Amino acid sequence: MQIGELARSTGVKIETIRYYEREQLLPVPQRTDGNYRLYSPRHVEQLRFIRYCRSLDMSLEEVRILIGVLDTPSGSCQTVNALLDEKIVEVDARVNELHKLQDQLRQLRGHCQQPDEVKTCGILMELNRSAGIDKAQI
Amino acid sequence: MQIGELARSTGVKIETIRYYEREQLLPVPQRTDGNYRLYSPRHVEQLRFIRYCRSLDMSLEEVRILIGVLDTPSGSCQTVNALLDEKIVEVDARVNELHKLQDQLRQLRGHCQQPDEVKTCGILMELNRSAGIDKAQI
DNA sequence: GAAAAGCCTGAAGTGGCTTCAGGGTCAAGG
DNA sequence: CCTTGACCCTGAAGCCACTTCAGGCTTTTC
Ligand SMILES: [Zn+2]
Ligand SMILES: [Zn+2]
Ligand SMILES: [Zn+2]
Ligand SMILES: [Zn+2]
Repeated sequence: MQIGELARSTGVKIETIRYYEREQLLPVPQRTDGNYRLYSPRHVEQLRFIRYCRSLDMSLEEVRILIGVLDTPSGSCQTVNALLDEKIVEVDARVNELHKLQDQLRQLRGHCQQPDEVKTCGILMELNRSAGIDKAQI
Repeated sequence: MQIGELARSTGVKIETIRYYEREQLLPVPQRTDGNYRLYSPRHVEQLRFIRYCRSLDMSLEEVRILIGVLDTPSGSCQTVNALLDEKIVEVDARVNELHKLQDQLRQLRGHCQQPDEVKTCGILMELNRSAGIDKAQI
């Protein structure tokens, strides 16, 4: 299986696959006489694993760690648990931030119902006012 | 006021301030004889404006647009409204994604209560299983 | 007069890719 | 046999919003 087919069958761009190889996330594949990469089912599996971890918001460094753990099957899975716990805390925090942001954005948007002149626009006035308040708080 | 004081009074790193100047988000300041930058209250205001917009998740390009709008006070504020509406949609979408992610992470974490061997860890088994399912779905 | 604190510049590094420039390889069609 | 087109290769640069680094100048303080 060459790179194009791997790309099609996983939905990962060819350049990304080559990038993962450079980053040592995918094992170096065999080559044909014409220097084309040749992938095995094991590569397909590992690539899917990487993408699934990425979809869970893990960094490539974290994925690298998980792959390392998988390669020592008799070790403990404590690293994995810690990594997930940390990730959960991170995501929760980010969600809280974004909820606040949603409130702020909607409130700000409410300051201008229909477009008016820049100099009297409630949004712009509010943006400047809020920047000033932040100043007072610091 | 020189750069260190501006940095302290706004909580923005010196390097970031210089970066904003290079990116033309802050007007070029005066210089002392010793070539030190000298800032006016107007700079303070604009820097705060930038940071407040950034805290609302706007890109520097969007901030640049807003600053441009502010500089033409007789124009319409339609750009501002459109920008905010788009931002609200973006943030809502991101929040929905993260909520799904929270569910997935917690469910995954539930697959390993106390650390065991890598080869029997429910989390790792689940990670591999889910990556495989994604495969079947594509 | 020397150390410390503050400032300067230009370049490179970060993450996770994407894009680009400039090629080589291989199967099918004329 | 040759050309077209699909496919593949490499190394380098670009993206964003900064941060870090290397190496040096200015000003203040003891
Ligand atoms: Zn308005
Ligand atoms: Zn208000
Ligand atoms: Zn486990
Ligand atoms: Zn499950």
